[in-house]
Amino acid sequence: MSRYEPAVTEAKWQAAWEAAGVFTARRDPAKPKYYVLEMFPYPSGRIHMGHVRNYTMGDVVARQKAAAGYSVLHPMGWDAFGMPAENAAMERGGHPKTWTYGNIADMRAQMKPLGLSIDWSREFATCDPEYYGQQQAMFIDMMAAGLVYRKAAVVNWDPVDHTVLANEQVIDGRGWRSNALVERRELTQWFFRISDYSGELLAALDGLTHWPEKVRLMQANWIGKSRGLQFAFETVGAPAGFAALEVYTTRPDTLLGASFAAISPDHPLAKALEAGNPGLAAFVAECRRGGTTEAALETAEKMGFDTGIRVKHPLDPARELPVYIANFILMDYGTGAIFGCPAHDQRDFDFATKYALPIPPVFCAEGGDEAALTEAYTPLKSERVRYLRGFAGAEVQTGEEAVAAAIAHFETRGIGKGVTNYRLRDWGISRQRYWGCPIPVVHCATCGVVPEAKTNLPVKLPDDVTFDVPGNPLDRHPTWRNCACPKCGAPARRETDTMDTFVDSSWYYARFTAPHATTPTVTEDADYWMNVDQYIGGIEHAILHLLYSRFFARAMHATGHLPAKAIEPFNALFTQGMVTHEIYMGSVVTEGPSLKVDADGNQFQSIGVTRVKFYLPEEVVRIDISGKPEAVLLSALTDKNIDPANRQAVEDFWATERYAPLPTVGRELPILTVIPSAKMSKSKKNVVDPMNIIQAFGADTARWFVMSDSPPERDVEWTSSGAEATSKHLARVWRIADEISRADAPANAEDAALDRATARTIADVTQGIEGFAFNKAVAALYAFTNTMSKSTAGAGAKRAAMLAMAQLMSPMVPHLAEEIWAMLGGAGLVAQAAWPKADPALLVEDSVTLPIQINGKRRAEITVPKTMAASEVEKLVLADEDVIRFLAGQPVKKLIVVPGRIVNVVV
RNA sequence: GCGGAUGUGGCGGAAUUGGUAGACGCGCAGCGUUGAGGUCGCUGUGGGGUAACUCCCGUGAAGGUUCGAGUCCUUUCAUCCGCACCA
Repeated sequence: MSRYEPAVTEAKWQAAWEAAGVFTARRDPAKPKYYVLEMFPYPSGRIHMGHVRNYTMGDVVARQKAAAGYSVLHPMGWDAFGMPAENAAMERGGHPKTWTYGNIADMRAQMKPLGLSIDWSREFATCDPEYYGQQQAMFIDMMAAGLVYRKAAVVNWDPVDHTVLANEQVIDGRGWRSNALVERRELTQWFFRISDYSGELLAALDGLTHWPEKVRLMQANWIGKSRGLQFAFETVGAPAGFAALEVYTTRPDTLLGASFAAISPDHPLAKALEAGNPGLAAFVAECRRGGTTEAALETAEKMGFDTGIRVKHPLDPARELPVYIANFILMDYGTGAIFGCPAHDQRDFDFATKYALPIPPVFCAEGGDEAALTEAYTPLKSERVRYLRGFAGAEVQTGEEAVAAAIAHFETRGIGKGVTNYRLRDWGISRQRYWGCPIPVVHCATCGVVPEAKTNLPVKLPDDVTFDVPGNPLDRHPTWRNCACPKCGAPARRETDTMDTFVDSSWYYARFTAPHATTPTVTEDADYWMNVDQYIGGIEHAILHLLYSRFFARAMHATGHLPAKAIEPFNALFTQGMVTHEIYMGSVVTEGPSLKVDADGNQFQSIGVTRVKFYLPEEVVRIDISGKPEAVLLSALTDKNIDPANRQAVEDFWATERYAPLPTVGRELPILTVIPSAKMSKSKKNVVDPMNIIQAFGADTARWFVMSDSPPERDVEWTSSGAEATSKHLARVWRIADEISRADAPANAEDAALDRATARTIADVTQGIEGFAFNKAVAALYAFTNTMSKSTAGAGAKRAAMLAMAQLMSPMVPHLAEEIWAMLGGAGLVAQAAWPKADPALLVEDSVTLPIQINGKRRAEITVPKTMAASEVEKLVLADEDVIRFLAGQPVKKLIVVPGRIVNVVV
């Protein structure tokens, strides 16, 4: 009997698909279209298991939809701009372009053997001038549409390297290379007016019914709509031009609990005061130290500086509040100034405690009384509370009612107004870096800031650059910066900022519909293919990438590059989990056993000192000792001529070495610690290279494994034993098919049962795939394999069942499916066969087994016809022997019959 | 700090969405096949108790709602993701 050989078979079928052009997407007005897209990868150079899982999921969907009669678009490209290419150039020389395109070639070569149903003719990289040139054209259109502007914004400034740092390059407030303390510095930068769309982006979330609820919630919180009061404090002792201090608050009902006002260190008033007050200037400088991230600002120690200025309370002008500069007030939100109500905000409470400010409560629990607070009292806004210092609305009311009443009070008196605010800020796209899309703008002495002429696009990145000096090579390029003003022709200078790489990934889905066009999109293609029917990617993109893409689609529509139906570009979204793996932690001896002296002068025997070292899975031999995971070092076995495949010998080695003394200095300990289930990362060395798996077991094994067990939205643990088991299972399916192809048993009484099981499996697998529960589809196929293996049905029925199984497996393991399909004489390619349909008549069960609970515990069961009336079931239950015995004569209080499900007898 | 999620046997996980907890797989144990090992096939496998049973306990922890809770509510612990210049 022959064997199933993935290496031969997989290459054969990939060639067959290519020859038949099976995956080329075609605009076919006769068919419904289906556009499935996985988030495109950054070309790091190596694919990892997360990629395999992500793309296999998309492939399962794409292949199943193609079989179900859709015209499918399933493209692939590269998110190719970004910092790692520049870092590589800095570290080992060379050019970011060479590095990037080399990586793309490597990764494409690793992806092809997976047998994905991708239309490779549509491939592009965002660093192709043909792509970013079209992006520049859209930027110019967006400028014309008023969606782009410039303003000052803060960046992380490295004062030693004189460069702008990314947030990830700031470690504990210091630059990653220079180790200098980072400063927040203002630069004039380019922005997209995404905040003009805040309300719409929020409201439209309701229509995204096929998006995960959690993603919609995260986006809604990110956009952060709030209703509040804006009013001005009258200042006392402020410099000229600051007679009033505008503040915004979402809790105007707590205004009588205000004990101070505070402004951001970046507030114009703070800047005005800096010049004449060295102490204040030093404090503001202190506030500007450290990174720009919200997490850094929020977790920093809360600090304030009394400006000496006072403001008059708007409801009681006799009362004056001190004005502080406080490091936790954000200039970007509201007006950059607040009033503090320490009784009902923990941050304000801490601040008031620190600076000995009063903490008057505004309200207390509904039935409570005024009492001193030991922490801020912050009930939900929907909760009813009793106002001790209210000024609008009833004494007892909810926070929401009180806020509305307070706003109305201010508006009636004309001293403030209700304002809807959003947390969402405009999208800063300027990057002071080389490896990105140049912003197509020219600075002219007479014309000012002018967009480049479209005929001069693309504004290409110059190739002759070096990365030996920190900073932006474009900025110091001798000739690239000099150009002619597109308006007046006079000598001018190019903008040297490049675009945030999020811009690149905000429209690639649209470009795939016409990837080689000389305009950003082509109307007919966008009309046919948009929207993306199923988008698949990681949850880490839940906010930024997806929100920017939603904005960009709207901007593209506003500038005529997408139809109105595409302003929400992703009809359905699926967020998949990570692939995790055990970590193997070992030790290297750095110091041998010796006599030592402790702090009290006593001698003691040290057993030696070791340093932790992590090992790759392929450096390790993994065993289970009475169910517990253990591992030994492969090199330690080979040193002693122990065969790693001989389990007993490995176990003996483990048992003897386990308590052995430390080896000599510089050697590694042969026994390793196994840490279960951690995110794959290079530093922990727990990365599994998909290429090794494909070489050892074939692509189908890798594909089947990442689809089985874990629900796709959850993390999956990669285990070598699981991969082996998968490989064995696929070989078993092939063996069963092989036997069936040579069987000749006549039709018999078992055929009907197998037909029913086949129908059941078709229904379960189809439902599993369509509902993104690939693990359940796989489980149904496992169960069906057992059924097939045990069935004594005739050869005809078995052959039909196996052909259906090949089709049902084909989205997950397309190569094996083709092989079985061909072996059993299926017509054409399984990749082009119509998806099987279950005969509904075979799915109907005519009887059902009902469990019987007595007081909620299962005590018996009865089997009844499915259509039996509840009253009939009740009679049968009460007559059941087991039920009678359990009831032991007690009266039945209640009898609950859930048709088709369960019966509960309550006594 | 803020926002979002997750937690079920030795392990990955299932549970028709409030209705028999542990499907399916790994691992482990026994039997068979094989010259041995592996492969392959069959059977068993949450914990505890019992001569036996239709017994008791059990879904991170603690409370609650319900005839009935892994599923809903409250509190709490742990882990993961995001926080606007990583992609």
